[in-house]
Formats: sequence, structure tokens, C-alpha cells
Amino acid sequence: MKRVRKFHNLLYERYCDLEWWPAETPFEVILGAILTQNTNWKNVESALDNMRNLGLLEPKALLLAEMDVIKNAIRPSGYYNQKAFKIVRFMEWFDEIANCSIAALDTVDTTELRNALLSIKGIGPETADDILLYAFQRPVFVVDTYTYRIAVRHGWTPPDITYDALAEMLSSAVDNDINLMKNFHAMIVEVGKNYCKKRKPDCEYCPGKTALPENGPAELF
DNA sequence: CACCAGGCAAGTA
DNA sequence: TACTTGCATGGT
Repeated sequence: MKRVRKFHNLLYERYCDLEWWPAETPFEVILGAILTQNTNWKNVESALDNMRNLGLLEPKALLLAEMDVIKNAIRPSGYYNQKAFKIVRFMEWFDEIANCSIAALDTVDTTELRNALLSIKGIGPETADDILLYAFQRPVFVVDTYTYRIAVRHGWTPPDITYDALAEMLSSAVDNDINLMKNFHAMIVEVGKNYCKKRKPDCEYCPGKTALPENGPAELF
């Protein structure tokens, strides 16, 4: 889709290279990906700070931690009962398949790795793709709530599109390059924060703000 | 007070 | 299959 390519180019003019994801280590990326499910990133940072202070950003230490300790640490990120189990289930898989070594997964095919992640209860397509892209360095396209909202609001797709179909539609419009995939998603999150969840009746474009004020909404809609 | 935030799984009909 | 609901804290 030419519109998608143009959208990407406009975003790049505005944001250039954002160098995402905000984390110290690839392992921290994984935990952040789980903790940020339907959650504001500030709350996730607070949870990660707690984990850091407890030494739980080391995989083997996290494996040994009591469930109640994990729950208490991640409490600020919300859904902490569910997320604690998600983290533990991921850790059991990670320890089993790779002895908690990301490098040990380098030989695994991306599709196979994605399916393995998706088989872990609590890890859905977006979390899996966050992990694949930002922790495992695989060139996959991440569809998040902003991506979906932008695509629908711009009229690129009807709202009932599936995750995989939207990922395919958007990723096929640009080069399949890992750094581009990382930056495209990063830029979408940045601009996506300007799109309100619901259209407001008094707004010409969608919410209360236009997507890229510098370029003007006409470029995008 | 209402609404939202970088989802996901389980329940219902 | 196609909706709906629970999960939960913290900010606006």
C-alpha cells in the first residue's frame, strides 16, 4: 500500500531514528513486554524498578523468587496476579528450552520461535512479536493498539481485520529490515499517543489532535 | 466522578 | 463462530 509507505516516510521525517525499546537488557525487554499488556508504560517502569531493586532482572534469580515476591514487585503495573503467572510460565519455558540464554535461541527458526512463544499461556501475538523483534532481533512487525487504531481510522482496513492480516498488510508496504521494523513500531507508538481512543464529534479528523501537525492531516487522511 | 493505558484468555450463546 | 467480561494499578 502506497499510503502506508507514505505514512512511514512522514513519520520518519518527523521522528528519525528513535532507538527503541526502552530497556537495559534484552531480558528486561521481555519482562516489559509482558508487563505492558494493556498498561501505561510508566506503571511498567515502576514495576521494573522494583524488580531491579530485588535483583529480579537476572533470569536465574527470578526463577528462584517466590510468587508473592514477584506479585508484590510488579503490583504497580496492574493485573499483577495474572502477570506474575505469565512471567513464571515464560521463565519455565525459557529455562527449559535455552537455559535462560537468549543466544541459545539464535539457531531456532523465527516462525517456530513465534509459535513456541504463543503456546505460553499469557503471551499473545503482540507480546510474542515484541519479544521476537526487540529481544530476539527477528524482523517481525508488531501490531499494537495504536497500530490498529491508526490503520482503521485512516481507512486502510475495516475494523474486523485480524492481527496477522494487519501485520501482513502494513509490513508488506515497507522493506523487511529489522531496524526499520523496530523504528516503524516505535514511531507508531509515538504518533499513536495523539490519536484518542474514540472519535469526538467536534473533531474534524478524529479525536482532538491531528496525527502530524507539522505536515498537516491532509497528508495522512 | 469517568476514562484510559504499548493484551490476553475464558465465558456465554 | 462472534461478542462479552475479568483482570488492577495509577494518571488525567
